[in-house]
Amino acid sequence: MADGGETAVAPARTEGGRRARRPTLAAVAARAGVSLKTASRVLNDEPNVAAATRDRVRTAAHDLGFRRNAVAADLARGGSSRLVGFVTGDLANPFYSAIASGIERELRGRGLQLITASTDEDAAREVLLTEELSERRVGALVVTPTSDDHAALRAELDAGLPVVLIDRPAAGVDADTVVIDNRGGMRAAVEHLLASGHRRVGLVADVPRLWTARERREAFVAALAEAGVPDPDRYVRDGAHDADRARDLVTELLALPQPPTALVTANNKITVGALHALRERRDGAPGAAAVALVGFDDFELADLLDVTVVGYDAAEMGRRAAALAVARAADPDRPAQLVVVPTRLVPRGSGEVPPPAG
Amino acid sequence: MADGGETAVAPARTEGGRRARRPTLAAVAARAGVSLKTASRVLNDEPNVAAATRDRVRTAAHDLGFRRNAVAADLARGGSSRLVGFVTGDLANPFYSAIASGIERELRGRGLQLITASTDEDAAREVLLTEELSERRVGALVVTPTSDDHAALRAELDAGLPVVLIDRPAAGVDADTVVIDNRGGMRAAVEHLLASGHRRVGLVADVPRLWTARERREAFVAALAEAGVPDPDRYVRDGAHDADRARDLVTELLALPQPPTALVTANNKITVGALHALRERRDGAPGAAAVALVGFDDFELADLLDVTVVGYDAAEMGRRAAALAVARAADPDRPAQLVVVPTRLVPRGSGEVPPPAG
DNA sequence: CTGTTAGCGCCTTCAG
DNA sequence: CTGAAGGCGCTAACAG
Repeated sequence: MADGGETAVAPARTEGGRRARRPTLAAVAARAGVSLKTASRVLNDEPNVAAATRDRVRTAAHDLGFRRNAVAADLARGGSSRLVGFVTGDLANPFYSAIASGIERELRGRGLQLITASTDEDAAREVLLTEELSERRVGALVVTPTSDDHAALRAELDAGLPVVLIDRPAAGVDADTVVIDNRGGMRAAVEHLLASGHRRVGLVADVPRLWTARERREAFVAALAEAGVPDPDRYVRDGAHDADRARDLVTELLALPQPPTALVTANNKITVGALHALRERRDGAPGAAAVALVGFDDFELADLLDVTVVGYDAAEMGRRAAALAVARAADPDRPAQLVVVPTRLVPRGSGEVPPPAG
Repeated sequence: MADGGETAVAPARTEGGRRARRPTLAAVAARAGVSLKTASRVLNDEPNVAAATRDRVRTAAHDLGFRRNAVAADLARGGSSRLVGFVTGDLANPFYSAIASGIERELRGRGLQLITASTDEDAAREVLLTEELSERRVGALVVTPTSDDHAALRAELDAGLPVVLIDRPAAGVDADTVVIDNRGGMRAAVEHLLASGHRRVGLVADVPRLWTARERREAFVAALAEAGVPDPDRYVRDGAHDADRARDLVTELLALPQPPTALVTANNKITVGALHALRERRDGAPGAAAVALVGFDDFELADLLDVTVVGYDAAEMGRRAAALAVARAADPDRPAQLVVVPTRLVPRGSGEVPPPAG
């Protein structure tokens, strides 16, 4: 495990319980009585080796418990390691882990491995992790950019590292990008509520620092404005970066003298917070009128909770991103592509609640 | 990204848009007019370098856009890469991604990075991925073993690679292990239902190939038997490896002439399946008696759905596993440890439903 | 079919 | 405080 910076952990005991040194290719070659290169050829399934020699090398490798050192091989080959890095907000968020799962699936069979790192949506960590992965010579980098300063990403791109942006584009960075149809999805959500007769529609959104939050917010306001709703951002609330904050904002909105009759929640965490708020409200005031709700992002059990959502395929985003990364590695000169993953409205009940009469 | 086995993707174009070659330490040293070693010292923050020299090297590195090659550094240092591998069932399952998140958090600050690989609970893939990570010279391996054949793991342990088993021990493998208190948790679930007066209690469990499934099943039967319930495995159903199968099994159980009045679902996926089955049943026969339910594994929104569960801290499991891995790397001779993460019963309503009179 | 000669990029002795 | 030589384990040319 080597030493950890200041922690200084010994890589292997020098005396006593010394970690067994792994046999090298040279050892295998010696045991088989062949040259290094021949052993290498056999172990890499290259042609032009006599069957008998092949067997001898294989046996020697097996007897020694040989395991090739991919680090050394990558270095010798001069290119990058067969790793693809994924720098993301928080692996514990199902949205991100679904993407990771999609990337990993696409990488398989290409002999590539995924290496993930969580930023906790911290811009400084994002830069740090980007650099660390770059130092590890990953073959490509998939990033959900958090910060607004994309100098680090641009540096990597300039150095020839394929970088794919996912979920959010980066201003001034001309890279392959995979996003979902935020505006279309939000428009569908709003129109769905308007069609049910709602006019006082609220939005609870994430911090405006995030591009997706801004997109969704703008689309929300535009859709209401186009429908002729006056003062369309009257019920818009920003800054819900976690479920608790979202819950509070929803509670605030509903406590207004003239509260909204319908809500759109701009991502999965916010939807969860809103559901808690609605639950508390129902418990506290059983007579209160039901509030319509459409959530952005589908989530497990949304069907059991009858929550209408704007859904899309997160794993598909990952797959597309990985495919873009591989394509760019093969051809660094191709123009940057933008992939827009479609959304679809999934009515399940909560979005079909009509506004109270009057 | 290098070529992908049979896919043969060129690592970098030779002509035309050739990928810019990254500057090496030698280039930095040359530009700064110092030797390689001095440059190395500066970039590794080693002492004994004149301040002026230090600055000159730093400037040169910056100007060149130098980024150290961690692959080469690891090789030269001779030890392992600063990577920790995590071989797991399915990253898209929140249980596994919570563990991954915990591992990653513990690794941070030690200068270690997480590299994850999903087996899809496929034994062959598990061996393959274990070997691949070993070839990459990870400093340690955290594994949720799927297969019953642990020869591959034992080989790694013998080679001196710290291996930590998580969620399930491996028969005949003397390695550090982190598990949850399966038996205690299951006992608590059963006793909770018995205390509410249930006697006909069912269990829907995963495939018996999995150790956790067997543990939970045995504890379930034992708890019922101890309470004097005759024929305690009468309502036990195995093989629910996904939510759909679980739903079918629950539906079957409830269609019995004398159905169980309470159910225990042995993991999060099964609980979801059961909730769907119960939902369908309620929709189909509104008069049907409610069935009590306790689920093993907590899950998001369980509170909104009023589901009583046996919970525990999955991220903590990851943290503990990572800590064990680091400790063993530091001292290969310490005895293998078993960490048992406690469970706790979280009553939320579904487990407190009394049996129908009679 | 097989072996030899050079490195990949960096770090680790050990001398200045 | 600084540098020169050697090697980590493997692969890429070239010869034979």
